[in-house]
Formats: sequence, structure tokens, C-alpha cells
Amino acid sequence: MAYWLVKSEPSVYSIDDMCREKRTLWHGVRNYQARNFLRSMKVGEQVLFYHSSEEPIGVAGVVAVASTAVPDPSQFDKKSEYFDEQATRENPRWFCPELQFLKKFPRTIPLVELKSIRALAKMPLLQRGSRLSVQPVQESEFEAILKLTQVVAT
DNA sequence: GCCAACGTTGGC
DNA sequence: GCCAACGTTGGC
Repeated sequence: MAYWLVKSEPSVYSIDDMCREKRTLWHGVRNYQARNFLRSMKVGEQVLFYHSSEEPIGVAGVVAVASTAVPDPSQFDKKSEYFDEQATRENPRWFCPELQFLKKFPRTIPLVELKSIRALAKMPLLQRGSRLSVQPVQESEFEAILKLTQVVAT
């Protein structure tokens, strides 16, 4: 079983939105490397849900893969900001899995805290300038982050 | 709001 | 196929 991390700006789609909807198609990713990771996701795998850009920046909860990737419908929708005129139904370019809500952490684990943990130093998330919005996570990293949710902030 | 880092585009 | 220009991401 692999582990993953997805980024989202909470004003666009937050862990609370995820909690409310229970399931959502993770559409709109328009980066090839990220797309390839989305296509590798298997049902049941756990995904860290990261809030970017807005305070508190950090890991807000965990979701799970509910279905493997299907062609992203927004690439065919002319009215969508994610429309891609080069994509066709016969030859789609973008794919998205369905994600389902698992849990919201009692506190968002802040980015600064993640940076202070040695065991997480290799995460793409923490590499300077990394903008990858879907990325793999090592099991050890996943567990280390879950542990942080039990730490009471001082 | 700034800007560094990155991915993509397009001219050659 | 190179690479400059551009747009976007995302932390600060």
C-alpha cells in the first residue's frame, strides 16, 4: 500500500469541504508528474490532505482513495477553468481518482513543525521550491506525521 | 504583495 | 532540441 499527499488551497477546497461532501473527484490537476501519481493511486490507500497558501499552512487531515482514476470531466467542459482543448474523449489527457473523507486532525500540523522533524526531511513537500501538488509519501513519514497529531501544541 | 522556483510554450 | 519568456505556485 502506498501513501500520498495532496495539496489544496482551503479557500478553494478544504478538509471541511471534504468532510461535508464525504467523496469528491480530485479534478483539476494539470501537471504531468502529479497526474501520473493520481493514476497510480489504488483504492484504500491513504492520502494526507495539505492546506497550502493560507494560514494555518500544513497537514489538515487524512482522506482515502475511493476509486481509481477516471478521465477528468473538467478537461472536456468548455466553461471550466480546467478545460483543455487538446484533450478528447478518445484520448483524454487528465485523470482524477475519487477521494473520500477519513478524518480531520484535531489541529493542522503546521509546515514549520514538519520542517523541524528529521524523519520528514526528504519529503518533496519540504524541498525548496517544490510545487508538486500530488506526491508520494513513505510509510515512515506518514506514521511520523500521524504521531504529531497526538502532540499537544505548547 | 513580493518573489523564487518551477513547468510550459513557442520561436528559431 | 535549445532556451528565453512567460505564467503559476506557494511560502513568507
